[in-house]
Amino acid sequence: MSKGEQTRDRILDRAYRLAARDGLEGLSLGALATELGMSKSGLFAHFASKEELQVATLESAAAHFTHEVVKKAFAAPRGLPRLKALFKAWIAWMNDAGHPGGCLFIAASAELDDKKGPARDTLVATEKDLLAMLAKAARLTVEEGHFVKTLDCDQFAYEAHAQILAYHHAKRLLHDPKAEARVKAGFDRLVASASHPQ
Amino acid sequence: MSKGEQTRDRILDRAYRLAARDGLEGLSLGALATELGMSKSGLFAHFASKEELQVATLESAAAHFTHEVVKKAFAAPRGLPRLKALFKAWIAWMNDAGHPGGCLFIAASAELDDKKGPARDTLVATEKDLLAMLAKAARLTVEEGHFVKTLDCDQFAYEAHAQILAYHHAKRLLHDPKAEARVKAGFDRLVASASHPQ
DNA sequence: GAAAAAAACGACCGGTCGTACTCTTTCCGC
DNA sequence: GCGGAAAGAGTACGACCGGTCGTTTTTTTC
Repeated sequence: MSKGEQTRDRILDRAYRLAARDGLEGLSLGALATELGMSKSGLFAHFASKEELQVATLESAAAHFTHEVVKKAFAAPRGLPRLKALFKAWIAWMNDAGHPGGCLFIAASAELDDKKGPARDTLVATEKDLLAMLAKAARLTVEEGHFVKTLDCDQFAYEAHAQILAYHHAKRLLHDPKAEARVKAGFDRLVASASHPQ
Repeated sequence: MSKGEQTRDRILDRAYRLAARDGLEGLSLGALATELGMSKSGLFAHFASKEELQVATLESAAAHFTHEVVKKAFAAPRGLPRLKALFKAWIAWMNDAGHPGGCLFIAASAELDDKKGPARDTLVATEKDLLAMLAKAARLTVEEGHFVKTLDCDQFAYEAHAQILAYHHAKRLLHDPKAEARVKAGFDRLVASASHPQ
């Protein structure tokens, strides 16, 4: 890996943390450069525009998420075990001290929902992929016989994601000490209702 | 109502819409003044600082929500009818064309979760009140005999709120045409599991 | 209707933003 | 180890930011 690529990765890593805290718009080139110990112009040489930096940050974060959460969960056997592993890894990822600003995607979702442009497009594509992945995992669980055959897998994915959103809210904004217990109870309830007919 | 109070209300109304779209930080005094057809300094005379404007905007929005959603729902008889009315009014409020930028509280939740200061404090207090109100409504539903006695009302409130968050995400970011059907299904599932033992 | 008070104005402050240049240093294949 | 390429520094820019100022206009009060 060349020096430039190294630097670019270093920038994106920092950019992720800064953007998760201050938002993609609040991410300033000057502040980012200072944190990295380099000049604003030196940093800027790696990206054509701030918008491109935002897109690259989102893509880099998505790649990390896939690598650290999805791939690890896919080591578990398909069906309910994998689904549970996925959920557990996801929660762990959100609790990770390496992501002190919380989940960038959730922050960006609220920030970009009224905007236009490539950053929003990238985010939407990422989130749709995520929900599709969840729905697929649910479908495999149905096929394994752990969930009822009549399950609406897209609805399951939607509601599993709802649990993630609520956990983020309870933990990061409200600092609710029971947040983790709540999200586990919510997920268990979701799994239970998908496991039994009606 | 004096002229000043009228103007202040007009400002807060616009500020709400602008902040829901661009965030509380993205709300700029200049842009707000231009939209209102007044000078920046004339606008600023009503508030000691931008931070105070943010707090006032949040408080004003909370008052509107209480008036338009909570009070209307409380016209329904206590118990399940009121809970359903509350949820319906809430969804209607989020769909309201008067709030084109989506829910300010959800946007602010993601924006302020890592910050400090009175704006965050105000938001946290508002959200806690909201969850407490939901939990109380659930408790009344238990007392009316519509929900099982063993129901964890705080957990119910948490999950009802999760549905709201997921709806906002699906509708505003993903533009999912099935968003409304999903949130209704999710809420029905929640009500069903609170209605039957186990 | 005049005096007092409130409201709104326009100009301006220092600072930061994203971005565009040029110039210097560092890297790396030959 | 040299020379071109890549990486980064330095500087400057125009625009906009939140905020302050003294002044002017409008509203309220007596």
